[in-house]
Amino acid sequence: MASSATAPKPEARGGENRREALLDAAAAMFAAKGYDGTSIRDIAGAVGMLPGSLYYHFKSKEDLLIAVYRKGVARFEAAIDAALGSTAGDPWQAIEAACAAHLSILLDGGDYARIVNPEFVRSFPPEMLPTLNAERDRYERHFEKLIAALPLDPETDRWLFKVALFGSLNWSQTWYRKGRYTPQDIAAAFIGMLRQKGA
Amino acid sequence: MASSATAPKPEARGGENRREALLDAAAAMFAAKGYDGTSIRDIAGAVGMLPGSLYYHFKSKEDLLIAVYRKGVARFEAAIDAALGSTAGDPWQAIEAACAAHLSILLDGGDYARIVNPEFVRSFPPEMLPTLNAERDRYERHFEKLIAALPLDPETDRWLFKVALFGSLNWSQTWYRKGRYTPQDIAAAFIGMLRQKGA
DNA sequence: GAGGCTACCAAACAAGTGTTTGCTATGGCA
DNA sequence: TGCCATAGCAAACACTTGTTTGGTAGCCTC
Repeated sequence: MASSATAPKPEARGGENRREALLDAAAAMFAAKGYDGTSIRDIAGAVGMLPGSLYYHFKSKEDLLIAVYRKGVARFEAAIDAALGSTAGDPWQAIEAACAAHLSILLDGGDYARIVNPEFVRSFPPEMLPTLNAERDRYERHFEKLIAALPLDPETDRWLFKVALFGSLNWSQTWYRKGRYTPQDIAAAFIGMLRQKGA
Repeated sequence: MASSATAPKPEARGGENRREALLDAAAAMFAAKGYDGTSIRDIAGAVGMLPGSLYYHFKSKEDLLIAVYRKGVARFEAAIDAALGSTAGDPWQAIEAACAAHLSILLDGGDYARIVNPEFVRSFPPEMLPTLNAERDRYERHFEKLIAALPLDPETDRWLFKVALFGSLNWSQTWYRKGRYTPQDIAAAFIGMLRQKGA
């Protein structure tokens, strides 16, 4: 998916930068005013372009949204990959590091991160939900593996553990304001609450 | 639909019922397709009315949304009031009961409940957010009182405890499907995970 | 039985929407 | 030099949106 399927790219002037600029503008405006609340004219205007010109880079508004969404998911995956590369053996430390990485993108990761929130996704055209959700499910599997490694009580439902943790994490978008807590603080506090004695 | 254009309507009159019907239709369509995704024509049509006629009952689309939202919050408050009226002294039991009540509305409470979700609210016209959030803050205060009564470790941040719990609860809207777990199951599991030994 | 109120219809309005089309300035390459 | 893809402009198209306006059928009261 990384390189567009069309041509061997001679890469003339303006180049890939304009496309990226459109993506950034779209992410910012989607995050601020929602998908429906943002018009093609808004996005194109933000980069000094006319509405019709945007259709040279993206074949539809939905296409643009998918591109933004993919870039959002990719940020989460990059962050968690980096965090897990440097953790030692302790599974509680590993999941706390993953949570901190997740939160750092979610809370300080800019506009792309907001787009990935499933409740935000609900406002998108319904026919694109399967595409977007598949993307996100793949990401969540990282956490499932980390949770599988935790030494929990046998009667603890690990799937409910996952959704509880994810809920706490993702909900932070609702209340987080810069300054009081860092993503690390929050991750440590949440994992501390869920951590069972004797483990 | 139905008998449309110029036919005389013998008993279409419904007094307050018509307003309620509009509220129900709006709640259903807002929940299904979002605020922007739902048009006045959709809502009016769903109760066999013409778009202009809706303006007899509500002075604007935003006015209609606020009415739906108020009704949604009221459902949560009624449920939690009922649940707390019948709990004994134990603070862990009390908060579990409140969570179960919250979840029962959130998950089985129909269309009104979806509207109250803050991430859903983000798609609304920004100038109405203060009005709506004030309504919701009042509701959350019930939970703050319940958490204040819990015998937690002294170093546990009770505010973070609240947002962690709320996150877990409200996130369930994302994954819940009827059948596997009941709201009571989920509440018991979540509180069980957060409950600290020795209390 | 005249007036007024309720609840709605019928039709339009102005503005905004995503998208399409035809055209053009630019620069790399043979 | 001529060719051709790139990147974008300019203007329209077809449609949907929330909302307003003027009218009116049925009921209630005086």
